[in-house]
Amino acid sequence: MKLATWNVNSLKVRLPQLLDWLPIQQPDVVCLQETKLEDHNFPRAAIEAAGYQVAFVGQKTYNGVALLSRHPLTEVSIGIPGFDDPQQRVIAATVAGIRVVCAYVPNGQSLDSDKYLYKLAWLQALTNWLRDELTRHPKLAVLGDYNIAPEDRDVHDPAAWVGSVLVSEPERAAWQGLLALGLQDSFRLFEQPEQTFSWWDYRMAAFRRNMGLRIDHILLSDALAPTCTACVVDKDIRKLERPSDHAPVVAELAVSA
DNA sequence: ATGGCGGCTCGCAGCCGA
Repeated sequence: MKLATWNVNSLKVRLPQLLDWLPIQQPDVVCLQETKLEDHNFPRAAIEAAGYQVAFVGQKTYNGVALLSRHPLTEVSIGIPGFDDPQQRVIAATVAGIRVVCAYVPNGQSLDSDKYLYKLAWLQALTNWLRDELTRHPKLAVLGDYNIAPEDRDVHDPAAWVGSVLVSEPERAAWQGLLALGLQDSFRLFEQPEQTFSWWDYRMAAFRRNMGLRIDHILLSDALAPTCTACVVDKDIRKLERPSDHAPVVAELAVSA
C-alpha cells in the first residue's frame, strides 16, 4: 500500500503532470493540497479515467484538498469537526481499513501576522480532533503540507531562517504535539540523505541550488508505523517544466489494500 | 534570501504562498 502527498499549487495547471505521474508511482492513495478549484471545476472525470476514486473540497483561488484512491473510499469527512473554517484545508476518508487525513496547514505568513495566530489555532484544533480520531481509528495516516520544518536539519540554511515562519518554536511545538498523540514522522523512520527537502522557492534558482525546506509530511499512527517500509521525497516531478514548488512525499506500507 | 517566481483574480496590479 503506497500513500502519497503532493501540494500541486493549482490542480488546473498541474493536472497533466499528475496524470503522467500516477502510472509511474502507482500510489494507492494520493492526498493533494492547493487544488485552487471550486468543486464544479474539479477534473473528476480525468482522475477517474486514470483509475482513481476521488473526494475533494475546494474554493476559488486558495486552498482546496483532494483524496484519490485506487480502492473504495468511504466515510468521507470535510474540515475539522467543531472548528468553523471558511478555508477548505482538510478532507479525510477510510481506505482499506486505514483512516487517511489530507491536510493543508495554514502558512502563517509571518510571526507578527494574524495569519500566524490562525495557523497556531488551526494546529491546535487539528491536534484535538486527531486525538479523538485516533481512538476511533488506531490505524491513522495524516498526510499533507504542514508548513512546518520540524528540525534544523529540515532547513537548507537554519541560520538564515531563524525567527521565520515555518521554523518558529511555537510551530515546532505544535508539531511535537502531533507526535505526542502517537504519530510518527515516516520520513525519519529510515536513513535519509542529508539536505532532503520537499519545497523550494520558485525564486533564486532555489531548486537547482537545493535551497529548500522539508515541510510536507506523512505521519503514521503507532499502529501503522511498524508496517512502513519506505518513505521518500520524489524530486523528479519538481524537475519538469512549470513545476509545483513542492515535490511529492511517498510512503510504502506492508499492508494489503 | 528577504527581490528576483508563479498562480490567482470580473486581472492589466496586487495579493498570497513559503
